[in-house]
Amino acid sequence: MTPARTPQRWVGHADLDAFYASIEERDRPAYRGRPVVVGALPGHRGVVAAANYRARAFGIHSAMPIAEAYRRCPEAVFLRPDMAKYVRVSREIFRILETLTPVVEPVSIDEAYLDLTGLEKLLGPPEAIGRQIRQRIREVTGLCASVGIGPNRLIAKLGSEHRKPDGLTVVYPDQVLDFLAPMPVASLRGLGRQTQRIFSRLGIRTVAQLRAVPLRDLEQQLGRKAAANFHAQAFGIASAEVVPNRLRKSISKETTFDEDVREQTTLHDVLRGLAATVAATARRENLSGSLVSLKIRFAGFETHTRQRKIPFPTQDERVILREAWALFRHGNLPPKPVRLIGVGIRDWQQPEPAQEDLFDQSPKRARDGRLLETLDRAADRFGKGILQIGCAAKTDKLKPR
DNA sequence: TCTGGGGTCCTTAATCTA
DNA sequence: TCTGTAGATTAAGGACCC
Repeated sequence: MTPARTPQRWVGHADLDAFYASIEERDRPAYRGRPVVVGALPGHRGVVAAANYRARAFGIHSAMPIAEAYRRCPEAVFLRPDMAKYVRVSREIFRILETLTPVVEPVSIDEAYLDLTGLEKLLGPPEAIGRQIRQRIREVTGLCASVGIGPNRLIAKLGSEHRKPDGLTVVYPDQVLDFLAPMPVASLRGLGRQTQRIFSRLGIRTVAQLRAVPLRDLEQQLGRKAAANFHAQAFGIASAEVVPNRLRKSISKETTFDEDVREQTTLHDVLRGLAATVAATARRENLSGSLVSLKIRFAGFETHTRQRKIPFPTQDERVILREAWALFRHGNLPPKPVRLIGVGIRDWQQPEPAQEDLFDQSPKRARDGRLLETLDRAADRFGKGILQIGCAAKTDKLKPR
């Protein structure tokens, strides 16, 4: 009997180059050839969201404080982001990607994974597929994308980063180890400043060096989970699964004040606005959260979060505001001026029933939050209309309001 | 230099429950 | 009924990503 052969998996990763800055350059010919920085405006608190390659030549990069970017290049064009426009362009790009494969997983506004498995028969070898992706995006939007193609997500992502901007890299399975070997360990996914510090203490700079370290030794330094993760990555082992339509896990909104705020009325007013935005997003996406969280940052970047489980999931700004304010007032926070305030919801469940007050809200029930049992009990007490809600909730068939 | 905003995932500790 | 314990849940914070 011939052993069953699984087809070669091909994952693509497409990444638009300096997305926000490139769109502004495209739309305003006067900016072409000039350093363009999108983010906060000089003189305000904030960082760089995107910088074109002309600006990067001055050492400006994303997440850099705007004051530092200005110091490095005062003659650059500084712009506030126009998110509505970027979203429109992003939609166009995703439509293009979906004409090539139905399995497209958005990572962010300007980045996506694509399952390209089995497309060779239709579109040719991986190199040809990559060329088509870039060509179509350029024809339709006038923007440059970098594309990486490999046997899994990790290699595809590192491939798109490999030749930027405007590059294409295809890595075949038998090339994976050589492709990774000379890369700095910082290229691996999820390896940030803290982990890098540990690696440099151990004298590990490249992926090849990491590969030579026994897993056991890594575990002692990083813990089991992280060690296994980076060890696997060093050998090019990663998931090849591309998941379209991932459900988001939280909705939040936060804001940083230009100057730290002490007045409770101001904080409450701002919180009301943030809660309203979160609630509006939740309603638009038919999501109701049963966990409300508050984020507070004080001077000196001292950040605290507080969260609270509520007995019924909500998408109502009044409930979100009430809970967030209670967390602020009774969350044992230091009485200092506030730099940033934010609010969010998560833990999706079926929406809050209109007859909230009909339900058992004893402290115990509130604490363990067994919604379904509560719904069933309410059904017993209040008849058929609510009975249907209870049953539907149980089988996940209740349409969110 | 002085650090946004919107997310995800992980770890740890405390608390609850069977 | 009390006690000890393991596992689940909740809460807070940190690291990381784009």
